[in-house]
Amino acid sequence: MPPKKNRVTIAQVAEYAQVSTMTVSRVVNNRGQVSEKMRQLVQNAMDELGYRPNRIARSLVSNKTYKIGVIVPDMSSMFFTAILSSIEHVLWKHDYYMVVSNSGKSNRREQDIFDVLEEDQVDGVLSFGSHLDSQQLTSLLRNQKASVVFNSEVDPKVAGQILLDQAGAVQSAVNYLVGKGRKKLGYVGVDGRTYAMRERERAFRYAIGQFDDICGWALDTGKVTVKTVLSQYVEEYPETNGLICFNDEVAADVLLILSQMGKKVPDDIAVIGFDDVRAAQWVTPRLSTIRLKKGISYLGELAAHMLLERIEGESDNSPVVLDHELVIRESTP
Amino acid sequence: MPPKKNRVTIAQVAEYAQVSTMTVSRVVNNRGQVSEKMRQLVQNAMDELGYRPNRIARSLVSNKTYKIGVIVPDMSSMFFTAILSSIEHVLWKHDYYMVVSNSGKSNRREQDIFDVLEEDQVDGVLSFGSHLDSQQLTSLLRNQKASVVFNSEVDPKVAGQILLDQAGAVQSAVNYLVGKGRKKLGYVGVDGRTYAMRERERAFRYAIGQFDDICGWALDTGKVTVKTVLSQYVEEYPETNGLICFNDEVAADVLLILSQMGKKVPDDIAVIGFDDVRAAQWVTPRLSTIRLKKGISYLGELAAHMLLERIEGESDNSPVVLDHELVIRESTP
DNA sequence: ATCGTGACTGTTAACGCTAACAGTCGGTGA
DNA sequence: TCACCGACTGTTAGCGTTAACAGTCACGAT
Repeated sequence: MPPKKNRVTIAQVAEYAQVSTMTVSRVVNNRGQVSEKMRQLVQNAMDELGYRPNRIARSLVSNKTYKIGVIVPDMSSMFFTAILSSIEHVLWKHDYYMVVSNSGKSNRREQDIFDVLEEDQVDGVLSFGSHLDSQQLTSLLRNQKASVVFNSEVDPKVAGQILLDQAGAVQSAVNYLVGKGRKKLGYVGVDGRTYAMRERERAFRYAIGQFDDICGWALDTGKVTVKTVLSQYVEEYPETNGLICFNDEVAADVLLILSQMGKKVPDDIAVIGFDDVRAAQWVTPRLSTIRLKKGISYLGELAAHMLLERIEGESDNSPVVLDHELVIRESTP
Repeated sequence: MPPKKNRVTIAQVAEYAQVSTMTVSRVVNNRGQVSEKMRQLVQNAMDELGYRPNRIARSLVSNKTYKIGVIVPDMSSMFFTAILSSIEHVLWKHDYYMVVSNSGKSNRREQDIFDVLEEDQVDGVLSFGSHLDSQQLTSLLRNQKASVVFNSEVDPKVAGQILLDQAGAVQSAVNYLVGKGRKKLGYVGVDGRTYAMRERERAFRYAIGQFDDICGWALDTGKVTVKTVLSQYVEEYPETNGLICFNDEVAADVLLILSQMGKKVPDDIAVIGFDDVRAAQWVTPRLSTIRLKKGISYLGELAAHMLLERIEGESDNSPVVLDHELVIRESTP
């Protein structure tokens, strides 16, 4: 077989086998009436020539790409990679595949991604942790054939919606710490403005406002490193004895920094994370954290299934709210 | 604007603006001669109708998809996600995008992925840690327009190649431990058969063979959990005082298990990981590890750039070997 | 013998876009 | 005055595939 550059087309197979292109197409797709003899003949020709169907051409005709766009704020975060893995798993089983894009911290970038996905004629979009406001997001999603969003406000008629009760989750973490007598709390956020980021911080401020003997501060790392800001705050509020972190990865960094500052966890300061990624158990002390009751993978699978259903046309408009639970480990005795 | 389902085509824009489709095409692509007046007219029509080019159709004509297939064994591994992020970053800047697939542990699956990528007419493939043997991989890559592989043996005429000197890396880890007087070593592998997995284990066996007062064992977790196998081995070889792990994530699990078994790291057993992912610094004690001298992101960027060059037609056939270095932290005093 | 039927195979047009070529038209130089 | 040129716009065909329809043919029923 020569090292051919150009790919084999149906027309070439048809010519080689002395049949019509349509017959070849029928064999390829195993659809319509084809005699066994013909099937063999064509099959041989295809094997001989090494034919592979061209999905681009197929998509042009069928207006289906079997391609899903997935947008995450940061695909090196363990939370999202766990989700991506489970999505990929579900999609593969249904003969779909996914295109992953990082929206990073920029909402300009996120809008561009939506445009590109639209141009690519993806059959659907899965958006996790959008930076865009409800209105922008809704209008971008309206241009997509189908979509499901996680942790974003959006018109429920336009997209499937999966939510986590951020306020409740944060509240339960605060309650737990307060119940253990820790009343000088801090919140460590990250740079970025997704719904989850905004909500968790807001919820924290609200939660501590519920008690009158509690003080707290919330910190957003902005452009500088967690390290700089955190040490500054901890020095400014030396009485701080409990921290809630935006997620486990931030919490892991926080533990590292606290240990470098000579603060003992949990004796001096208790730390709670979010998500229960694998790393929550790698750190010392093992991290208390807020997790999805059914696990992270379940979220990915749910999102994928919801999207596939919407692509098939069955759209149930009601948002799904996922239950959370607080997992207590050594970082909060 | 009505909630139109069907997308706007060039033909519709042309009709609306009372010009030929070709003129619209020229405006869209900003190519060829178009008078300023015409451009305005068409631009307005496009804005009015909300036109977005259809990349599928465009690809069919141009035989370019601006799409890259990326295959990794496990996209929830921190090593690969760091790579994926940096690849995505480079590709985005060049107006390409990527399709990520998990080959998992199966080489059947990996072959299927290659087939699908071919059908999708991707402009190139990036393969990380293939399970396939040199011959299979070479022949699959031959069908792709362009490709770059990391840590695989492959005919260098067919694909760009990036390698890490596995043997040298493992050797330096063993040497270090031996130099510290640790002579009862073990290797903790994982289930799976990529080139890196095979080579690291082989290199370990070879390295301990270099010394005659060293004993060692190598363990492959196979279908069961690291926990089961590891504890078994550690009990069988209680004198073991140094472990080299396939990667940092395995090492993190190992640390957890050892601590549950009451073994002290590093006093009883030293542990060395691989890759220097962020988590290497999250664990306690912080993990000594073998890292790419230029960092993980550099690998991703390099791979992406090499592939883009090959797509442009410039193919430099020589493999690139990346330097490594041993980072010593508290897990190996 | 004739017709109908069902099983198979072929033909045509279209998906949305662009390369390549074919006009058209106002101006320019001989 | 007229061929010619360059700037612009239009026409045609084709990328690889499939939907929809149009044959063809053998065979059994009439």
